[in-house]
Amino acid sequence: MKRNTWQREAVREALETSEGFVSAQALHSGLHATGSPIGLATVYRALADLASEGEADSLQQDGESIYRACTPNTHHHHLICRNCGLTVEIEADEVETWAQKVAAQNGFTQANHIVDVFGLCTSCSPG
Amino acid sequence: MKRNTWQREAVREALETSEGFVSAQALHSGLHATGSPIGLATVYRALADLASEGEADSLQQDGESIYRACTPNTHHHHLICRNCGLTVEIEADEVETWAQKVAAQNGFTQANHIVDVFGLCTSCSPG
DNA sequence: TCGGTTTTGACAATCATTATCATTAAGGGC
DNA sequence: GCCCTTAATGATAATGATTGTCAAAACCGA
Repeated sequence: MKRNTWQREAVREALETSEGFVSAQALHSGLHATGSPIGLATVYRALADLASEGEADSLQQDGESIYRACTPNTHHHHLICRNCGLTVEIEADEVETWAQKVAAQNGFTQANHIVDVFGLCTSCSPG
Repeated sequence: MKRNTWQREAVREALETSEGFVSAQALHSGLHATGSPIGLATVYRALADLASEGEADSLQQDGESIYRACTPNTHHHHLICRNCGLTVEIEADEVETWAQKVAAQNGFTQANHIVDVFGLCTSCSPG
């Protein structure tokens, strides 16, 4: 049975009050800064749980996983600058339905997808 | 000045002949399997160079960076079975135009994209 | 309150990636 | 072709995020 602990709540709350994406390490230091004695491994576990329960989105950047609180209908993708790493969140309803359609047409089930667009942002574009 | 080495060529070629995304580690083992004595660090460097020159796309999954050759005339996407690895190439004109549109709307230039759909193929689907 | 079970947390282990640095070799100039 | 300068290589150590371990602590139904 799943139990409720103050640690899990602390992580959930810290995630919800964070702006944008946060790494597990950052969340852990943040919690420590407020005096919470929560352990690092626990933060990792709590974030993984939240993500698998659909309460958080995760993506990986620069070799670390970053998380964000997720209200069930905020699935989106990213537009990433190849040069400076600037990341813009993009809506992709068109692509969502397309992905499901293509999967279904080929008899695939339980489809998810990777959709990321790379380019050069305004500042990094030549000319 | 930038020099051409057989190592760089080996990595480029290995990447181009790979289906879908490959990790640096996988590419390195693959090269070793064919008898190439190329070093791991060199594979990492070559991949990073290719990516920064726009000859390869990279994304991060499960804590590792994976790469794919990115040349305009072999552009296509994949529908990949998570269980058995079956790969189906898919047309994605809709997505091509969508990606260009989104990039342009955000001031990004030289856009390319990564679009791959993962799921369970007919044989591997439950029920 | 009690007891079985889950969760925690300190620390060790793992694994991809990057840094180090002596050695090798590319490529321009002769 | 032969030097020479210097970038590239590769063996290995270092780094840093994440996961595994396991005894101790906490949760919660009875």
